[in-house]
Amino acid sequence: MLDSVAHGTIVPTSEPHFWADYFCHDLYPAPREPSPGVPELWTSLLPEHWTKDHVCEWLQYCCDSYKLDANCIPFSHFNVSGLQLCNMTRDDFTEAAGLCGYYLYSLLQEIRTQGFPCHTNTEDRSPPISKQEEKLEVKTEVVKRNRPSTINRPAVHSSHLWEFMRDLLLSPDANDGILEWDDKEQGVFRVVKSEALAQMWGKRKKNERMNYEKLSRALRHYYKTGILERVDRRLVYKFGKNAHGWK
DNA sequence: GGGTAATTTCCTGCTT
DNA sequence: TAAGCAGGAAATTACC
Repeated sequence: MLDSVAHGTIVPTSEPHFWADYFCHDLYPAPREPSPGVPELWTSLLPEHWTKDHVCEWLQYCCDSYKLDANCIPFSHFNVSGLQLCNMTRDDFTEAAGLCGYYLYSLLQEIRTQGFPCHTNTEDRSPPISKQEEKLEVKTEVVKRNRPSTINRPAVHSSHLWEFMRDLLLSPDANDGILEWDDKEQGVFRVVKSEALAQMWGKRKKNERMNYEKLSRALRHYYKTGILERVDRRLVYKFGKNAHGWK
């Protein structure tokens, strides 16, 4: 579906320093010269220059800040570079993620044309859609257009471990066989590639020292909060009553 | 600056 | 013997 845009070309019309002029310093830190070996933040780059990881982080940011339901966004469909993302049409977005895709397209265009939004603390940060489009909007449970709780900061780092694993389970393409459902109805899943999972989590948290031993300790903390339940099998976990969005 | 939540790190002991 | 699990304790980090 997205192949049609995967090989397109677009020449960015703005230089990075021009883009940086749009930065809202209340919401985002001022762009810095990247240190050697330190990956640049997606917020400091033109969308056309984003890597696949940047696109993933942007999606996460949109989910957190605009209360989009991550379950409605098939992340595997957005496993593209920023350049490919920018070449996607609104229809591509809508086809990939329904109403969420529709909003994501609007958000991306807002960033491309206006830079990152500079909101005051009291403003509603709803996805940028026109009044006419708004009239066409059907009420849905999918998009909860509340003012985000993380209004003063990017929420790129707010995702939790269990949500990260849940999203992996729900995106088989991105999963790469790392996690598998044992009993999807019951929320029981198995860690197939423990160290790969730890590395992926470590990459997300920018922690190269992450390993499965530490990750599993973090998972065991979820037992007491009801996010996970114990399963008396090695490498097998079960979502608890306080975990949501995995069904 | 203090409180809190969510890890992260380290550890010992046990089980498979 | 290695890998994984269980859980205590303290440290770290980010956010409110």
